[in-house]
Amino acid sequence: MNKPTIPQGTRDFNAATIYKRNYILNTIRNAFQLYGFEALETPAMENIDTLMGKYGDEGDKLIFKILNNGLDNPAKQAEVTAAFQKVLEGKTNKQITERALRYDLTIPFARYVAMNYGQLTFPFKRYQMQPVWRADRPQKGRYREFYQCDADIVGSNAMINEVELAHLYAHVFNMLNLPVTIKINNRKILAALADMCGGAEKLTDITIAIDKLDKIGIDKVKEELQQRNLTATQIETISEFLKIQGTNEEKLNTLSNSIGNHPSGKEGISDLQFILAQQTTGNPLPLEIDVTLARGLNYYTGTIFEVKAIGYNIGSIGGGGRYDNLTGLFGLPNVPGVGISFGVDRIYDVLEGLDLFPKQLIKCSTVLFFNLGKDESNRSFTLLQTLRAQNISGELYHEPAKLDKQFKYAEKKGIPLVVIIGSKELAENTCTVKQLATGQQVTFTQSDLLNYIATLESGL
RNA sequence: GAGAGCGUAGCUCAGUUGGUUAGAGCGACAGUUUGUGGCACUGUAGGUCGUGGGUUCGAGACCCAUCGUUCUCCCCA
Repeated sequence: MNKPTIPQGTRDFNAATIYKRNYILNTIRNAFQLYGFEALETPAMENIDTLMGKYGDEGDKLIFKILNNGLDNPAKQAEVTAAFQKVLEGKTNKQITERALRYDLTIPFARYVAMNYGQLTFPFKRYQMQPVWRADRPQKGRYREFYQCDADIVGSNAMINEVELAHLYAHVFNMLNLPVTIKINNRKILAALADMCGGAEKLTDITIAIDKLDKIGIDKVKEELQQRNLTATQIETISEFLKIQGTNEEKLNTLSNSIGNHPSGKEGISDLQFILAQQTTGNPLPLEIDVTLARGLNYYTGTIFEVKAIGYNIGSIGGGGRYDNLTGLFGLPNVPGVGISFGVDRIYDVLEGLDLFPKQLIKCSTVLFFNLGKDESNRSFTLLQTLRAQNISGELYHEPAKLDKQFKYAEKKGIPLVVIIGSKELAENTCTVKQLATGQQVTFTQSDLLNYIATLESGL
């Protein structure tokens, strides 16, 4: 028999990993609740129509489709064969697949809002922390199953929402002691640029090219723009636009000069100004205007966010933005929203890489009772249960064995305290407690055990 | 979707221009030590060399295919 394996890009998580992941998840969840978001969970799978066409052509290819059941039904053989022929031509087909795994949390959320519009109080603020699946080729910081943690506010155009989300980002990364840059931009600015360079249909070409600025440099970007059929004048306009540098304020000034007269550009600039102005005193957010920030997801229309860790290269660890009409895709027009997402798995990699996880996250048994015989272990078990009743975790060694072996077990599992009840202690109604870290050992009556451990535990 | 690297013991790896019986460290288990762990010493177990084919007198090593994995590009969290 072959060794068992797990699907490409998925992982098992052992105890130590889970404690660290929970540290991140708890931090994020607490922040979500602190900022007034309510919880939501949606199914792992959605109807395929809900997902297809929402993430662009690339996205459609990366959606995991679920094969329908009953394809082997002989009565349907002809239809199924015909349907499969269409799949071979590159079209998904409901005869073959009518469900798919969740690709992100935003679209299922929009679907939920559209379905439950009447029951919700607006602005509706929800958070959601669940795994998503993408059929990408795995590599560093990229998995096929990973957690996203989203907070969205729908039913409000107010820019105060962007401010809230920027602070929420800063709050979480501050709690995690993780230095980050929160990059912000506005699609309206990019739209204005596109409009001044040949029209909205150029937007995609322009954003794809300028997004690479810090990777390939201005000359290569110009080349790419040329290949994408932009004229010399247009390329010149773009390269002027890309020259902006300096502080956020300086960037805003430069932007005003280049696209400030364009109505959409003007709006975008004032949106950015609003967010940057709402800083709490003394503790500025790590916000940085980045006009090359575009983000691939099709539905963003206003503010866009992207979070990069400082000092560890792994792509973005968070992203989000404003969308004017997400629920319109599901028949509910005029519900604007804005949201952000945390990439837990990448945040984990960064914290691990920078050694930023707090020590002492690992929770296991506080006490190990040695097993030194039948009567002895019966007494130990009774005492163990009284500790557990007071919320002190512990376990009894599973069988009588040499002390040596039981000590080693405690040590390997990181159990800080052992309680020894052998024939002598049993007869005298005493117990011996040893702290493994210091080797300190005390013997006293069994009725004092609970108190003794309770006072010790706070210092462990 | 395009490209590159790597698959040898549970883990990390060594293995010479192709040459006899494939090694080390760590870990596991046992013992030195049947009421006191970490240290030390001794011993034991554990390998279809990812899989399938090919070249060769001879393949862990060379060739082809395949699977797995890691990384890069694309795109993303």
